[in-house]
Amino acid sequence: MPFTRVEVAVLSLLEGQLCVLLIKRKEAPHKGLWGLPGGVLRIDLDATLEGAAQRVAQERLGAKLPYLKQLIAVGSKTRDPRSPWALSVVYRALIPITSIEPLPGKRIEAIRWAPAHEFDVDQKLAFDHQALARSALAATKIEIDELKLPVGFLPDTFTLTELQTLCEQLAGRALDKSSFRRKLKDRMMVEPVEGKFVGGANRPALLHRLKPNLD
Amino acid sequence: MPFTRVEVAVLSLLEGQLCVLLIKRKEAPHKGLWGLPGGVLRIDLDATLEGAAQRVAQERLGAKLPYLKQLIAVGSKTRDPRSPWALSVVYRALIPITSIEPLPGKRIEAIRWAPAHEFDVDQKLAFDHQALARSALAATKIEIDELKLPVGFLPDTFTLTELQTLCEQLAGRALDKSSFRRKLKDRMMVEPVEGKFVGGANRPALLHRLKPNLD
DNA sequence: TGACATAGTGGCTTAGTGCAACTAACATGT
DNA sequence: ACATGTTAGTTGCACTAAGCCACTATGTCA
Repeated sequence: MPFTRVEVAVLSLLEGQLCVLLIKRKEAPHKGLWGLPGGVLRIDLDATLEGAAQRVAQERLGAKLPYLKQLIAVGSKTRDPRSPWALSVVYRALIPITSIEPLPGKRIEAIRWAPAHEFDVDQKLAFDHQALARSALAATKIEIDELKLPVGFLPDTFTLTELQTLCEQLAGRALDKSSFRRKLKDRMMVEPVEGKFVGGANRPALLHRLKPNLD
Repeated sequence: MPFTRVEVAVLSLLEGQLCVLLIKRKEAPHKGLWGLPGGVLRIDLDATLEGAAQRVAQERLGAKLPYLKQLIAVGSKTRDPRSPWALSVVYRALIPITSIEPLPGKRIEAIRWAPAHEFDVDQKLAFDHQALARSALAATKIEIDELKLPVGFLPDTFTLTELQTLCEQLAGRALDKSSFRRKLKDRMMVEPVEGKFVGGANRPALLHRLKPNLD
């Protein structure tokens, strides 16, 4: 049976920039290199694959990861020098802007938020984690293009401009305000929270929330 | 390490109907039940996950499966009674209309082509194979809606009507002729083979082929 | 030569999108 | 009080893409 792991690409927004969480490896192989957080599947501890991803995130980062989405499984003889056959199931997580900062845990020397644009150029990450991170970013872009709202990133209430700015970060391009709002309205994806406004020295914005269980 | 398998949902067209290949299990567990063909990942034999799917298909069906696409990995403690932890990586294959008929191989009592509509209603398949087959059909529908041509099904040359009929089978609904052809033309996905026609007692159709490496 | 069947095209309508201009509502400075 | 600046939110318009449907084209066969 193969050496089986789960890896997690954790995405968040820092200062308006979409970033991927990288960890600096404390042990061989690839000691000192940056990579995605991950860990071995423990058949004694984990009930499901997603549960394994949750446990690994808890151990490595001290953080619970809502809205996990499985991206792909990769496996081959040569992926990992520790084993003659290495299989990894890769998950993506979106964590809210206001979320607590993950901290380095087991076997991690440091963590770092790598801006998305770093992955446009080649960099040396551990194993095949460069490709995995890229596919996590690409998958997220596609979801935004399909107007799947980034539920994991959203606070309970938000303004439409905040939502649009968030989607623009994830999609990596500017979106049209009127089109964006038309789509939200037509598909009834959000609803205003009556009488709730926020604003500075200008017109206040009406707060909205997600409509329940509608995609 | 978990008990790791690959499963394959093989799709083909029989008499114009989209079908999924099912095998009748010769051994426990679920002996006598129908399920998807699959087998254990062999780290001594398989170089990659996709290679494992190929090997399993060869052993079970005596057929080579081009155009494999990974759908998902599923795993939990309770999926398979043979093991305290079972992980399966699921692939989908499209095999051409003119392809050779798969034959029952190792540990298979019989094979059967189950029409797609059978999966609309609940039926008793082995393990969670009902859900896996459904997700293979759904993924294929989505690809057609996005006008990803079903390369695995296509002969070298074909008429546009043949292509449309094929897509209609996969999508499960009728498509508009002029829209369909406009899209093919606009995106330059196919090209006519000059001077090649086929036809019966009516206007002959111009044969086309896929344009190379364009999606 | 005309009926018939299938291939292939074009015209109309409607829906969705991007672009840009417009109005609305707030704070602030004079 | 009122002009100004800034952001919120709306509206109109042109363009594109899609579905619907009718039309023309080209073969066989009686």
